[in-house]
Amino acid sequence: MSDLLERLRGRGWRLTAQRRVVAEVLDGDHVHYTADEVHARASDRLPEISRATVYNTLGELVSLGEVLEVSTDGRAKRYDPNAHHDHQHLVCSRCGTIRDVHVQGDPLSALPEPERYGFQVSEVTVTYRGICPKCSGPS
Amino acid sequence: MSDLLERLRGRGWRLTAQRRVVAEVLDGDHVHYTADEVHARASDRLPEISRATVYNTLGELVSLGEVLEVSTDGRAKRYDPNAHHDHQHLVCSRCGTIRDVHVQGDPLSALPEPERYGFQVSEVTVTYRGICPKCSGPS
DNA sequence: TTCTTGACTTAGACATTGTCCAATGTAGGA
DNA sequence: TCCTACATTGGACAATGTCTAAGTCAAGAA
Repeated sequence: MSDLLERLRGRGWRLTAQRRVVAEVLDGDHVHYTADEVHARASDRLPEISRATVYNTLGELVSLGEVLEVSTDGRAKRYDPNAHHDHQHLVCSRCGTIRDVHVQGDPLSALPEPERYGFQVSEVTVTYRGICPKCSGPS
Repeated sequence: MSDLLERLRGRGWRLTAQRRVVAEVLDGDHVHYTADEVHARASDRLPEISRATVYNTLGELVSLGEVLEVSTDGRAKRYDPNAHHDHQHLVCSRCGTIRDVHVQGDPLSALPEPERYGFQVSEVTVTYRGICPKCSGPS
């Protein structure tokens, strides 16, 4: 992840403790945290970090293309540090956990020209939903 | 749409003015409104209708499978009355408009077994993003 | 028709998630 | 070391959604 920090510095980012901590949190477990979860974890290492800074930093990482924003349920957005690999998501409809998955073929090609209605289609996201093994176990 | 109302009554729904109005709004233009837009339009016909009722009614319609909930941007959810036809969505990244589209093949089959990680996958949503003709015109 | 009752609606408080701003702090170059 | 433009802070505010207690009413019963 220090790669990431280097890349960002190369792009004129000022390297602050807060930004470093946010980057480290994202780099830790390969999970998809909400902004507030990132804030909570960042606070463990840097107690005074403010919510605004976490939101700002996440927003910057997204617009720099280093992190993906995933909104699967209309609740809080989640942040996916795996932005450099093409992948889709598998979401547990019960507990909300997200896994990265890889699909066969290019989903974009499944949309025929006449179904594009003049849009310049540039992106496609595929989200699979189901019950994860943990949640389907004997409750 | 009176079909819908009949169906709902068959399922034990009490038929109130508020619910009728919400159903009519959804049945009108084939657009995907947010809850507050539904509320605004419902208020035109029934000024005293409350936000809570609109939210309740939309929630019920969703759990009855009569309407789909679409959350494309992490902002307000939108409601899609076209629940009985299999379709996916095409979203304008600039103005947020949503169109229903039909894809070739079954997107579910693009996810190989080993990529399912023990989930019981039951649903897949595909969202295409791009710029709509209106937004790509000379601004 | 009128009565009864449990389901429905209402208003508004509250919760969650996110944005904005003015004051303050500080990274990194000169 | 000093400057200063950029970053951070805390708190107010906004948007969306949920909950509750009290009042209302649809639809079946008599």
